[in-house]
Amino acid sequence: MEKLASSPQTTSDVTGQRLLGSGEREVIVIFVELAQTLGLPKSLGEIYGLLYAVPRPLSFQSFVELLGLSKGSVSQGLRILRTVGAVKPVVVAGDRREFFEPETELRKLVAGFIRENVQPQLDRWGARSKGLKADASFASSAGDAEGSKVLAARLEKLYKWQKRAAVVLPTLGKLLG
Amino acid sequence: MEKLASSPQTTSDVTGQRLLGSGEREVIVIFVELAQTLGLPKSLGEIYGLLYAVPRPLSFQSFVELLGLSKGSVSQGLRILRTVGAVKPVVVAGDRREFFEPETELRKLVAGFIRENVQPQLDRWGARSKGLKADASFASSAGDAEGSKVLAARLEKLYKWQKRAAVVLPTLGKLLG
DNA sequence: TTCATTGTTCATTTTAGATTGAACACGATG
DNA sequence: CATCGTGTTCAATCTAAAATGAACAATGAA
Repeated sequence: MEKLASSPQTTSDVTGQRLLGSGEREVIVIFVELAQTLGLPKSLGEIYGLLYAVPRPLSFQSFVELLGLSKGSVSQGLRILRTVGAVKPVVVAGDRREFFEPETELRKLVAGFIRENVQPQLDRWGARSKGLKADASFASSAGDAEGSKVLAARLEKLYKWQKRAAVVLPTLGKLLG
Repeated sequence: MEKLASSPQTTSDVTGQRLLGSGEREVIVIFVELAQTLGLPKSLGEIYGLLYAVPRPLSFQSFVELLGLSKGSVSQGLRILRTVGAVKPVVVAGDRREFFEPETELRKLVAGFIRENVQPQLDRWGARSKGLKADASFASSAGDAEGSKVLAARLEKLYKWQKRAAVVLPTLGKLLG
């Protein structure tokens, strides 16, 4: 983006990396690391990080130029960030392009992440562990009374973990925000 | 393992997969999925899952044979599980091999995961965001009073997120267990 | 209509990191 | 001693998922 390119500490570069000042890059690194520990693609962290580091709306094209990512990556990355609610579309008068701002309320960010990434997993977990409780004891413990008891207790525990997680995790955002 | 192989629902197989009954496989699937959403290697989920599904201590060799994993994977997998505290070594009288049992207290499992995987990340995050606060406003917002204010507020928020997370996450285990 | 701009889709390529397997260390056993 | 059983290490390989880039709408302007 021209506006950024005019800032003192930046110079032009084929990769686009040098268009960013060291402060912006540092913020981006934080979110890239965060994304990776959450099991999300690095590019998501770069996109959100850039948006977080720049205190005004950015266009789709900005991400491509400043981060040196392909249009495809930016398109997919923004789609995910939108569905998670980490990024909000903004309209800029007299410009047909889409602009974006970051959601900066931790509560909402966590809630979106849980809804999209954790809840589906919890649901499958619930279905599976429920089925297992019904199944009770299986092959490897057949004819072993003590083993069967231990196994039944473990399956019960597994089911309880899932139920507890389904209650606690969705409220995590409130604790953190 | 011979003991398992003697159970009704199991038959021999080159891959070792058919040595497990459907119940065991189902439990393993749960932990494999869990491992993957936590960003851990699938093999960790297989190893812990097998241990959880079988109500008695298992030897190193059992994992290789029943899961069809290489010795290398099992060795590394068990090492990680031990440092996290998800797996406990057990001595079996008259057998020089190592045996293992699963830790089944969710509180301890979560605590171990946080200590090994989350805390280091939080520490780096803390160092970085602290440095940024000091740096205050950087290039892209130079000469933009409003932008500088917004940016400063965001950096402050970033720092607070980290501090809050460092307090809340380590207690997560207590809420879940 | 034609051309330019913005953004999406998806088959291919690339890459990070998980897995393997062969070499090795260490004890126990004969 | 030699040999077997048990487990670790680490360079090489493999693979799942991320990133690319070219083709394709869709919208608007000339």
